[in-house]
Order: sequence, then structure tokens, then C-alpha cells
Amino acid sequence: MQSHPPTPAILHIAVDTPLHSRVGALLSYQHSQQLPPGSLVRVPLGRRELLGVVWDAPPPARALDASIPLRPIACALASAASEAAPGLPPQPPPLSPLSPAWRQLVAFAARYYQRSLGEVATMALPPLLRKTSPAQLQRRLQKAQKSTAASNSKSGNSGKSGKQALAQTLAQAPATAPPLSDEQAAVCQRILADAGPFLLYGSTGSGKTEVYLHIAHTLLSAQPQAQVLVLVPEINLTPQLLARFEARFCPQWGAQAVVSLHSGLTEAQRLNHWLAAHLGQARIVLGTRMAILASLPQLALIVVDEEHDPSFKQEEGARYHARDLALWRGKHEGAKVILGSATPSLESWHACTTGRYQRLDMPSRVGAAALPQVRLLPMHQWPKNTWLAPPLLQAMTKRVERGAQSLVLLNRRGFAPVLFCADCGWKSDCPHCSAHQVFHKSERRLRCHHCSASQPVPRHCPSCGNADILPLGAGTQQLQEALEQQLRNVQRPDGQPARIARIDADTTQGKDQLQQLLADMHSGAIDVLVGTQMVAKGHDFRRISLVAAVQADAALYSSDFRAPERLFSLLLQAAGRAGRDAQFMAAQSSQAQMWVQTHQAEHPLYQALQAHDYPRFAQQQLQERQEAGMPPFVFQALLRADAKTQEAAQDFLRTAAALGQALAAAQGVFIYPPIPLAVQRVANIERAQMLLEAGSRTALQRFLQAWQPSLHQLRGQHKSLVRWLVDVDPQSL
DNA sequence: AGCACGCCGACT
DNA sequence: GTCGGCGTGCTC
Repeated sequence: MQSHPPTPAILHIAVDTPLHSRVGALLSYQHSQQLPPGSLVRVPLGRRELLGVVWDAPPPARALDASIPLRPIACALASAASEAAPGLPPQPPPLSPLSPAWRQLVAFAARYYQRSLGEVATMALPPLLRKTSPAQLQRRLQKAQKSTAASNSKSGNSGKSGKQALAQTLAQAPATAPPLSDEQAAVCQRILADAGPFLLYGSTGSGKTEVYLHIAHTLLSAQPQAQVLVLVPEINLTPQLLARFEARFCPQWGAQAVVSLHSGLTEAQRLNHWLAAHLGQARIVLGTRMAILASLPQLALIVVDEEHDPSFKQEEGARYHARDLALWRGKHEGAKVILGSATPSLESWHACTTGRYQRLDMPSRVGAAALPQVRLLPMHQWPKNTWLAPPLLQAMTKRVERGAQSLVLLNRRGFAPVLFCADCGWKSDCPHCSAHQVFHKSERRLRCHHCSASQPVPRHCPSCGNADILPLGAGTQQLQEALEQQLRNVQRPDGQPARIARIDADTTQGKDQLQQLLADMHSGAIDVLVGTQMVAKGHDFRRISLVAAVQADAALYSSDFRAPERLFSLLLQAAGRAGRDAQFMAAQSSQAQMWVQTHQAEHPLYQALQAHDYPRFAQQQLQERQEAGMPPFVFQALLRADAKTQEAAQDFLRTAAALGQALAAAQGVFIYPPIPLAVQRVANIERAQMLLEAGSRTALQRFLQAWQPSLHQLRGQHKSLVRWLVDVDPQSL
């Protein structure tokens, strides 16, 4: 068919190299023929071979020795149909190039977050592609194209948990769509009629998922090629939602129609799922933040569930925010975007008040009991070291006796116990970090949560030799022990003693342990569950009628201005664990309750929580932020420097500030003085950062863009500098 | 960033 | 005598 012989060409290729290196831009290679932009190739660089993506523009002109010929690419993994040489058998259909829309997304993310094109591009591709030969890929492709009937439930879930959840959900809910409530129907109508983006504000149990399913079904039915992307905060939450989407869509469109994309998959699964999305076989892709960069040629809808969740922000490498990229991608690819949350981020809430997003409310809780009653328990009337106030213990005792469960939520693992010598005041500080090593009873070791250095628990104080050294500070473990002590004479309806269990990093080292604990909780074998944030999210325990938050106040004193927002969200989410089963609650003839132990019962945050009034909380927070000139009313970025000494790190930042000063002034960007990070030293590296603030996103972007070259130059002059990085839209300061 | 080459200290 | 520390230099 092709009559012209292929003409040799120069390809401009994005490879994973840091922006600040001398190979940070597109690299040029030669090949026997032109390959279309988006083609996947493997190229030699130095003595290694890297995955690369063919780009459409040449890199900015650089001094390149013209007498040395460009190296040829190693192989093409994916490209447009290549001509078979005359006489040879026709080549099997190759993988199509990545779409222009995908490359634009990658280019935007690279520009916005100040990383190289190649780094973002390779980050968006399955790691196995780096090692797969064209022949292997070809085989995989043929297999994928032939067996659309292959069981996705096998590869779609990792391990037992997914299958259990699937079976559970299938048993509970028929695959047919339940009728929508009036509220849900009204919301769906708006979403289908308007452009969006939409903020779906609905309390836990209000049926947001049913709205996602309905919209997805409508769009996928209307367009046979259309695809839907659903983002969830954490891997643990994927199996449940995955099961619901599979139950609804796989009977109609086959097992390949729904795939997951997250870091819990094996490399082979990830490649297969990615391919299914790229080839259009997957109609629905459900995944964590990384899935926002998947190749989805016919994207029609993006759902970001729990859009307020901080885990959508990547905190290393290219520090992108999946929700923000979702909005950009939706706009540029003509896909609808739905952000869903019971406690939206203040950024999103604010965007609704300015009309940038359309807010849709779903206030009612369906199929569940009334929202839990929130009781604020002032702690000043009890001795200072009281962990659980007597009224709360009484309430929990009553639940145990009636066969109902309680959940005790510890605000964070932050107050992990350190080892302390009462004689000389020695504490188990980490020798490499400005942090304490934490006492782990089960391992009999001290471990640093920042650098992972660990050592056996000393028998005597290393400083004064005193044998009387004790764990200091409330840990989940001590709380569990205290509870066991207090409830030791309490009996369940079956006459057995109360059973108390704990979920945290210590007790759930093996995956099976966590599954076992969750199963025991579901079966009712556990009466009181003590845990951190992870128990507050997602789990649908049917018999919990009381949730208690202890030590919640810490967030109110935090220097991080986002701490209250997170606390409110956590507490409301935790409250949502109680009273999920209306029938059970009716049989208990009691109301679901959320108890909060506090020294600040009058605090507006708790007052709003008591009223289940997120809008009031958000409005009050936004007003504070506006008055204080904080996001979302200003836009921020951080420049961080790591060096061998704090002084060197700050020196670099100060020099960088001086170099950017004129530019910053011109763009209206304010540069704050450098400060050490909260954890100043990790693994013997000193860390400092400098806040940049601007009244507009574009001003900040323009400044960062212009500033970047000076930062690269500066690098060479500061010898003890280990590295620097820019964090655009930081989540914590 | 990798991954080399290259030159000085404690071990089989 | 080698193994191995990480300093400097290069990669289309």
C-alpha cells in the first residue's frame, strides 16, 4: 500500500531526566523514518536505555556538536502503522501513539509543577513498559484484543479483600440500578444538562455513588466509545467502589469494561489495565491519583470522590494535585467533572461561591438512621491525664452490654510514645533527624518515623544509666490497655467479656492482620475498636452506634492553617461510621452518637460540627482566610532546599530570593524569608523552605517560569546543597 | 537523576 | 593486596 520508502528522520523525545540537568529538555535521536508524536520508543542515554515519548516540537536550540551524529533509537514500542518492508510479512497492528490531548495534559502538568516533560510522561506510563520488548508487548496486545472475555475480577482486585468486598456487595445489591431518589434524580438532571464542573456536596450515606453510577451509565450508553475516570483517595477504598461499578457495568459490557489503576497492582496488572484504557476496551477506569494521567482516548467524565482528601496531592517528585489536573483535563478534553465530598475543600467551596463550579446539594441520608448526635465533652472537669472521661466510659459500657459497637478515634499517630528518663530528662531522640524515635512495644525497638533508623530498646538510660525509663505520651497501645482495664468487668449480651481491638501501623503489619480485624469488626466479635484516621474512612460497619474522638484539640493549635479543615472533615467522616444501619439502630432503641472530648467546647469548629453544619464551618473558615490573606484567596508555592547544613540551605534560598526579587516585584509575588522545615533534619540532611505568595495563579506561574533558569544556575555555586525543589500549591507548610 | 571513572581507608 | 566510600563529569 505504501509506495514511498521510509525517509530517515530526527525524532524529538521526552525521556525521564531532571529538568535541571544538562539533558533536561527534549532529546534528539535519529530513526529510519518519522514517527508520529505520541509514539512510545526506547532510547539509549549514556549507557542505559530509557522509555521515551516522541514529541512534536524540537527542543529549544542548544549547542550540540554537529559533527557527532545523533544516536538512533533502540526500538519503537508504539507508533502508527509502520510500513512493512517489501517482501516481508505485514507487521501486526502496533500500539497506537498517545493522543495529542494526553500530551497536552502532560505538558501542562510539567509546566505547572516545574518538572521535565519526560519525567511527567514516564510517570504516567506503566513501569513494566520500561522493560517490555516490542515482541512481548505485541503478544500482550494480541491477547488483550482477542480475549475481551478475560476475567477482570481476577486482575482487577489485589488479593482476598477485593473479592470479599465484591461478593459482599453483589450479595447486598443487585446489579440493576435502584430507582433514584428525587434528590438524586434532580442532581443527575443538572449534571447532564449543564457543563459544570460540579461540586456534589452530600453527606455520608446520601447516595453520591449512585449519582456517579447513573451519570456514568447515561454517558457510556449514549456514546459507544466513551470512557469514565473515577478517582478515589486511597487504595483501601478502591475494592468497595470497584465492586459496585463492576456489578453495574460488567454484565452489560464485559469484564474488561471496568479496570483499576493504582500502586497496589502488580506490574503486569498495571500494564494490562493501562492498555485496556489506552485501547478503549476499558469503559471505566477507577483508581488513585496516578490514574489522572492514564491514557483515555475518549474521556467523557471524571469523578473525583472525596475531593477534599489530601492524598490527591503527590508529595514527592512531580508534586501534582490529581483533583486540579482533573479539572484541567476535563475542560480541555470536553469531559464533565464531578467533585464529590461531604466536606469539600475550601478551595472548591469557594469556587462555587464565585460561580466557577456549580454546587449540587444532597443533604438527605438514605437507608441509614438519623445523623449521629454530636456530644461535646468538656474535659476540664476531669484530672489532666484522663484519657476517657467517665461519662464516655459509661456510654461505651452500655453499648457493649447491648451488643452494639464503639469506635475510638485517635486524632493521629503523631503522639506516638517516646522513651523518657525521669531522672535526667533524656528522650529517645533520633541521632539522624530532629525527631524522636518512637517506642514500639511489639518489636521491642525504638524507630524513627522519618528515616526508619531503629535500635533495640535500651535497658538503662543511655545518658545517666538510670534503669527507670518509661514510654511517655499517649499511644494507641496505652489507650487500648486503659480501655481493657476500665471495661474488664463488662459483659456482652452473650456473657463474654468485652473485646477491645486496635488498628494502627503496629498491629497491622501483615495485610492479613488488618483484614482479620476488619472481619472481626463486621462479625461483631469486637466491641470496641481503637484506631487512627484509617478506621474513619469508608468502612461500612453496621453495628457501630458510638464514635468517640479523643485528643482532637491538637489540630486547633496547629500552625498549619489547613489543620481545622482536616479535623472537621475527619470528625464528620468518623461520625458517619455510626448509625449506618437504620434497622439495627431501631432495634437498639438508641440514637447514634459522636462524642468529642475537648477543652474547647465553645470553638466554632465544634459548634458547627455539633450542628452538622459544614456550610457554616466553611463560611467561617473562608472569612478567616480572606482576612488573613491565605489560600484560596492567594496562591502559594514553596521553594525547598536540602543541604548538609541549615545555613547552606538557607543561603541558597536567600540567594535565590535576591535573584528573583525584581521579577517577583514586577509580577506581584511576595517572597517570605527562609525558615527551617517543621522536621528540620532528616537522615542528617538539613531542610529549609521559602514561601512564595501571589494574588493570582498566572502571576505565580509567570514568576516561577522566569525564575527557574536562575535556580538551575545557582545550583553549581552552592556546593553543599544536596537538592532543591519547587512545590506549587503546597498542601502543608 | 543514573551511572561511570577515580582516587584514598579498613578488611578477606 | 582488594572492596568500597562518595567527589566530579557526562549523557541527544
